[in-house]
Amino acid sequence: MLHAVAKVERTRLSAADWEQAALDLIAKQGVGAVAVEALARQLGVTKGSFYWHFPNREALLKAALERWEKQDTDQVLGQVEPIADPRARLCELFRRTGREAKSHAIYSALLRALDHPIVQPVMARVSARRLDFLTLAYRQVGMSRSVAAHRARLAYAAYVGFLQLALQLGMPRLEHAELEAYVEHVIDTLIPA
Amino acid sequence: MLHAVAKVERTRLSAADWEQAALDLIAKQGVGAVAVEALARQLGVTKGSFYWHFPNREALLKAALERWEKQDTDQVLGQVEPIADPRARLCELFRRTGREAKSHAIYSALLRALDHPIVQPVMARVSARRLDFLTLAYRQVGMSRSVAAHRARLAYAAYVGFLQLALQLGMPRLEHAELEAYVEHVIDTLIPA
DNA sequence: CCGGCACCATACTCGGCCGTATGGAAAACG
DNA sequence: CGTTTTCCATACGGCCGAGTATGGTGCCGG
Repeated sequence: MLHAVAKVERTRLSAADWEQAALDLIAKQGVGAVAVEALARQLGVTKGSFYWHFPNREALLKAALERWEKQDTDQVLGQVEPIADPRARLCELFRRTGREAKSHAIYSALLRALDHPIVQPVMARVSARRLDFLTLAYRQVGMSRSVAAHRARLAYAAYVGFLQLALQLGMPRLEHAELEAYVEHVIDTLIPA
Repeated sequence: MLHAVAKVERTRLSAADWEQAALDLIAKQGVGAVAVEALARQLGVTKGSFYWHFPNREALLKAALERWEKQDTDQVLGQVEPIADPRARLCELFRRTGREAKSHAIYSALLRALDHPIVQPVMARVSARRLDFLTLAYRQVGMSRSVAAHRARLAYAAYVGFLQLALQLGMPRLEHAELEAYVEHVIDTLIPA
């Protein structure tokens, strides 16, 4: 009963199907778990299929991460970017990440694979974009250039650490009420009144 | 020129030597890189030596982590615990971690292996202790129980995220001056005036 | 209806790393 | 000084996962 996850829809596969399956696996079991034969079983096919679409395992990883980077860039940040007031924009960003923490599983998994030569540059770009986003918002609420940069770093580090502790460790079982209270505390602390 | 790191001191080895070598390797290349044959090469011996001291690879990991947990518990926190004033204690803790960030390489590596069944309980204990330490200090500066708990969580998450970004990613090349300015900003933000 | 292309199965090889078996050298010991 | 214990080398068996080779099946244009 371990296999046959989605053996319905027995149509032919495309490269995109493999990439998406790889991303799903990354979210659940990390980058190291992306094995060709395991993916093939999950998709109801064999390795023979894989090596028609991709030359090797690294090519799949590269393609999957490219796909993720695209659909992630305008995912989280794009949702809150239209908010004009920078303070409200930050608040909304924090609340969303707290509420939909589980959807950051891929980001968290990639964070734990920063030593991988393929993952590293992708995460460097994504992190830089998010840091820039935060820095801009903090500047718009009146902070100086250096203070805004530091506060953005702090907020981003808190986000990264929160993901690690909440998703990997159980983070002393925080229920919804407790979590929301925590998020509000973060907002009070990291967003100037 | 990749091997023969410390082939001097050609005396017999003890289990402790293997544990220490494992910790060094964890710090540099992560938990996944702890392979017995690789360690043997680094120590200038062969596998035959290893399997005399340990029954298998997991036993080494377990012993190494026990050793680390012991020498870590009274390492960072023990140094600043005697400081009576809670505010000064927190400041000193933050400054030390910022200054000696590189010595947290093992902690950072273990953080990236939280899925490993042997690593997980160790990190759960260590994290709980550190969180308790922070929570107590925040309570002593006058915070309520819940606020102190939340602030401790935030500070600890910021610490965890900082390690990931600074050690794994290059964290946009922060030099000493920039880093100290960042630490001071963190102190101003996370420690109540 | 047929040749060709897209997609997939099957059956291998190969290298890496774990663990085992066994013999040898070096120290410790009586 | 011989024996026992401790530590290590060498050699081997086996698993697992990547990658290759090759043949098979459905679909599609002509």
